[in-house]
Amino acid sequence: MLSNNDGCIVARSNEAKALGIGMAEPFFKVKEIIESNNVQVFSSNYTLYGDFSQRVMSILQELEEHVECYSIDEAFIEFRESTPDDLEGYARRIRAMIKQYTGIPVSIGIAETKTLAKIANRIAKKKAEHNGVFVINAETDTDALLEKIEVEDVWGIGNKSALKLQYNGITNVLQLKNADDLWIRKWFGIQGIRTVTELRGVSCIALEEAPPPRQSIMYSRSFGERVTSYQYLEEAVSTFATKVAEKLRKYGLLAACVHVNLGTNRFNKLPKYYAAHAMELPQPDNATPVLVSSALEILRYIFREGYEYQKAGVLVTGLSDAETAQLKLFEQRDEKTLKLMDALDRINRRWGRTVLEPASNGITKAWTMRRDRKTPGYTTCWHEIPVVK
DNA sequence: TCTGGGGTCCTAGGACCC
DNA sequence: TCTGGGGTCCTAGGACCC
Repeated sequence: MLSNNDGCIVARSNEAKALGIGMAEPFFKVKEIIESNNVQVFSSNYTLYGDFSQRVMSILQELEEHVECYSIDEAFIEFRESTPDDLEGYARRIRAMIKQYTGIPVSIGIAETKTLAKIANRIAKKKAEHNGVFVINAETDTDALLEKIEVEDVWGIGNKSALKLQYNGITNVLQLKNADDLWIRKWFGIQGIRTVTELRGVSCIALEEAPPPRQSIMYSRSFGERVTSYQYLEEAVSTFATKVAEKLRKYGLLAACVHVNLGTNRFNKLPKYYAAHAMELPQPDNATPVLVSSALEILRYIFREGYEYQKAGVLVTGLSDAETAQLKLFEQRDEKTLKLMDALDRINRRWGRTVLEPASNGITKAWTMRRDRKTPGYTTCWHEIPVVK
């Protein structure tokens, strides 16, 4: 499966992995392998994945009380007083249920801490003999298990940390678990200490059942083709600001600050330019016209003639709850605009996301991203529902 | 020709205050 | 040769996650 704009490989079947197609590899670099082996390639379709994600998550939430929806395809469940006697059997029943209701195969790892559960899950997924479920408990020879896993496979240890660890002779997870606390603190910060402590079976990364309040909302895209004209850039930034405003209203939030960034391609040899600038709004807001006009004002300020632009983005920060927002003394949110935005959202929900949009978004959409091999929105779009003939 | 997007948290360093 | 201490706040950059 490909990233946005059909740029990079972001998910692979086991068969594709076996052909040597790497994670995050640019598509054009492995095109030959793909074509000569008849590998099926799909553009990403996050609306569809989001729909299936919700189906799976709601099954978990119906079964269990303490569920953290961690990402689009992962959840943590904490068994507190409800711990079933036969954990493994219970996990297998959950797995079968999800498969039956959604057709999605999942793997389940169980352990004392999140970090160890991620390791258990990895084993469940990788070793066919476990059939999708693996439990690390008091009877498990955990040390022998950890010794066989490399540090870079631990949740919280990325590229850089793995290199640093390996350089210091720590290559497997058992060594990491037994590493010196002070040394870890010094070189890997408190995140490092948390990871190591969790490996020792002491939980210190809490379950987050209610998602923490958001700090920022961003919409940014690479363009399907290079953009040189100010007009196209303006249309793109206006469209991104529109999306951000929609998201703010969807989550019932106001933004205090708008940021815009734009840049050229980092990889080619053409002249490079990157700029980002932020502006505080007169008062926290989520109305499309306010967001769009501020974003365009920033764009005018940072735009430079003569570059081939490759991407742009709009970011809002200083988010607050729209219901309880602090407005400046004597200031009120404009009733007319509130009603207008409400009508706009209802019409777009009913008739399609871009039925009504600001004129500044333009109609050419020359810059929109490539998605040449999109999976149909089987369950999310009326025109793309599977047809039985 | 072609190299993703959206987040979070932590840290270091600078500016500023008394 | 000399060069306070303690604190806050902000920002940029790094690292990580999926």
